[in-house]
Amino acid sequence: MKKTEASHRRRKEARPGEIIVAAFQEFDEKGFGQTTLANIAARAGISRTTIYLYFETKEAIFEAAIRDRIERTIDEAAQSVHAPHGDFRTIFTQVITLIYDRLVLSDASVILKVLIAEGRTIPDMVSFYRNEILRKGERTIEALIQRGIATGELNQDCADFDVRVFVAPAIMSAIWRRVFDDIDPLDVDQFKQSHVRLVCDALLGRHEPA
Amino acid sequence: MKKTEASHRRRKEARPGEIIVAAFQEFDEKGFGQTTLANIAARAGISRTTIYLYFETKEAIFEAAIRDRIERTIDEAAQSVHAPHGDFRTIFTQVITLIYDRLVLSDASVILKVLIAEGRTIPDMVSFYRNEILRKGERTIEALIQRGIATGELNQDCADFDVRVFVAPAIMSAIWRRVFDDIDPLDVDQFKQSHVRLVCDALLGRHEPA
DNA sequence: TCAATTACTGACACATATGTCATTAATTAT
DNA sequence: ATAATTAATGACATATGTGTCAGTAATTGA
Repeated sequence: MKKTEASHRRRKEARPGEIIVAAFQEFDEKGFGQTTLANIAARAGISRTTIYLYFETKEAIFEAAIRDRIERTIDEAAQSVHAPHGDFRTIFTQVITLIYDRLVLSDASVILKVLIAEGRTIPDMVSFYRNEILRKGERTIEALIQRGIATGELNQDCADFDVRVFVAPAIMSAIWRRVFDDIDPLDVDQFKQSHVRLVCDALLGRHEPA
Repeated sequence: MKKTEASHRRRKEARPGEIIVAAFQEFDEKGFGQTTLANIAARAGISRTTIYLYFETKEAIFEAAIRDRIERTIDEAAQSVHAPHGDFRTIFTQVITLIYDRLVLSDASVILKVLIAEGRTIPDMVSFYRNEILRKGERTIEALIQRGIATGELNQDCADFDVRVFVAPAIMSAIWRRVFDDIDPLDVDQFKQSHVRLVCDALLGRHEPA
């Protein structure tokens, strides 16, 4: 009467994805160094050695997990970006909201966490993340500033800022949630409002021109 | 003619400090999980088993290293804080400069890095850091804002901000330097200027009142 | 100078993780 | 049905790290 054990099924196509998901969760909880293939296998519900059928090494899994997540984030972000219209504050709020949704509030921040932790040992991944994710975010903000200057909403000297200060609170809150949230939860929505207000007040002036 | 091997000397008092320094460097390079007692011992120029004479476990070393560094940072910071006088921008610049000197430009940011990486496994250290370091920074900024409101330099609604946004760029740059500096060095001084200007412009208004 | 003390070390036993390989068993084709 | 294939596994060999302990050697005191 007993059916075949589900755990012994052969599912060649599904395995890599399952392994990546399991690995991602393990990396989140334990970090790269502390994660073992046995942990990943147990979580994925397969034997440890099965992993070797799909990945060469632990590093390869890590790389695949990161690439997978990064690509997903980029795709999702690409879908969300509309042709921007509206004043600076409106568009900036949209962009920042996107960042909070895709980074701070999602588990994509695990990537950031792991890169911070193990960056020295995986410089290629660090470069990849810096170029594919962070750089794109910076470019978006830069373009937004330029647009604001062009329309006259922003003063010329707004271009003098290092654009990273405009995103820094989002980065910090992403990390905060991963590190301190258990002992001191962050109200993300309220923090985001402070963030937007800080930047807009600084760039537009406190008493907005008519 | 040959003197006694320096590596075999008995120096009970100096050892713990040497071990802590060596461990700190290893944690920086490899993270907590990847650091082995053998690595620490080699760097400290002693035998691995000697470590057991002074520390119970690797965690104990880490804790000692963190406490040591945190206490040093607090002491140094306490010395540097003078009775504040001057306008908001002046004092704020002083405080931010202190943070950059003690966190961003020093190797104290290694602590932050390790906490981000291994926080889940050492919640006590996370609480300690959050309460002893971060909280104190927040209090300082809060007091500064209140003072500004009292003197009339700042508008009442400046108190509505989550104070962490005022420090976020410093936190981000501390991490940046640990992760991305090899491929994309950060000009800390320039970034700090952007930071100060962002906050002051937002709080004081762009066109400063006389 | 020689014994007592103890910081320090190397060798050992144990534990855990990695990677390989022959075997088992689910699937597919004939 | 039954053979061929190949996904999946358990057992094995290797490597690395931890912690203990008896012995060594530097220091101290009589």
